[in-house]
Amino acid sequence: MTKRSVGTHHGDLRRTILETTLRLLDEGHDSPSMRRIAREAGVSPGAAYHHFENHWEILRAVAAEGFDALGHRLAPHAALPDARASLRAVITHYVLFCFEHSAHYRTMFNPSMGRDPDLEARARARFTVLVEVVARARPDLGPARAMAQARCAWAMSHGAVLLGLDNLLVRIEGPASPQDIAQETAQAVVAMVMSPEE
Amino acid sequence: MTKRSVGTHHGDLRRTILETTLRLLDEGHDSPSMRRIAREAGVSPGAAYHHFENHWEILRAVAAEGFDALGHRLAPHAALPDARASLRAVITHYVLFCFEHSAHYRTMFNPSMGRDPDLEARARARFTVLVEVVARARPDLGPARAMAQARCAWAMSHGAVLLGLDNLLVRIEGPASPQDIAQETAQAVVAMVMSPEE
DNA sequence: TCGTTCTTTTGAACACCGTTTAACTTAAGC
DNA sequence: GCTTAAGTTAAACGGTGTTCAAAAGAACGA
Repeated sequence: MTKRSVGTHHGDLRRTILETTLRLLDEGHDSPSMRRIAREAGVSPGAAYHHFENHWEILRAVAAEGFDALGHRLAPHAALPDARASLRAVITHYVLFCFEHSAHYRTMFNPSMGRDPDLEARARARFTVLVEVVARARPDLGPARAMAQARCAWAMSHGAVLLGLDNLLVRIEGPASPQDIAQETAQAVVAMVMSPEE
Repeated sequence: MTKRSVGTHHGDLRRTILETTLRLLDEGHDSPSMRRIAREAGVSPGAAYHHFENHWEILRAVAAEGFDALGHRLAPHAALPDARASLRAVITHYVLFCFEHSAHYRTMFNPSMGRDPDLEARARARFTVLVEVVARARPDLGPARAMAQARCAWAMSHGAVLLGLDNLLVRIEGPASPQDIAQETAQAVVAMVMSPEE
């Protein structure tokens, strides 16, 4: 056989591990353990250490792919001709994406992961999209103010997602669907961004 | 001796464990382990199980005290005569409190803790304070709209704190102090709440 | 085809974790 | 002083992340 496979495992174990991890996340397990991932990939725990420095490097790599997926989800909405509608759509779909991939999202923002330039670059790229939409909706604002508004918009979206995922909104006020939260958040962001400076 | 102490441990072990946990949190360890808490309290791991059902019940109890401390911090600012200044002050000090007790704050919102009616009641009490300040700043709003605005204000504060604690704002845009974040967030919340309905 | 070499994988080990259990110690009440 | 109940301990179970010597496999030259 001309396969480039090595060891007893057939194929690219690094890729297999990443896909296994992603599958476990999508199945609801947040932060699946090293041993669990290896077991699920049909391989001994030690094998994974030939492809990743440690447990968190796996999760960092998966988190990076999460930022890419988020980018693909937001891109069409960031390109809408009407700036205000674009801002609303970006926030709405940001929130919806996070609810649809909750465990993956939690991984992307898990503070236990060490710093990773690659990961931070991707997060920054997503943030830049938001800054540009805000700047388009408020051409009167300077770059610093536009960034500040984008920062607050991100904080509000991030906070709404986490409060929603933790069911805190539900526990405190009764039922709230992802759609409700997405819509309310998007509306509030638009109101905030569009409100005149004091 | 007339002490009501029992076993080899002198005094109220339940109280000692809670204070030890709080100390570890304040020292920066987030989610300290059962064994670590017991070791630090000078007691065997099993002893703690006579006072708490499991690991999370300890953290839930400590989290509850965190909500109380947050309430004490916010109360004076929620009572300012000028509603707008009151709203700004409440948000500002919410954010500052969270940065000052970051590990404790993370514990309060740790999704791994199971549901706890007592804990949820305290969280709801803090949220009610915010709703009232918003309602005072916008007397023209109905209760439902005031609650929606408070929800968004909370989301924004919560999100800003978490992005700040995780250093994501710093990594993406350069230095940002807790004071900066608190001020920017408070300003944005006021702008959002005060912006006229569409 | 046989060795050699390099990579990949394994399995055992270490120290930690949450939790349970039986046994032991201590305090309180009669 | 004895009984009873509460508090505590030490050992154990299965789980975790991680390391490491040894084994297994692929690649390649002779």
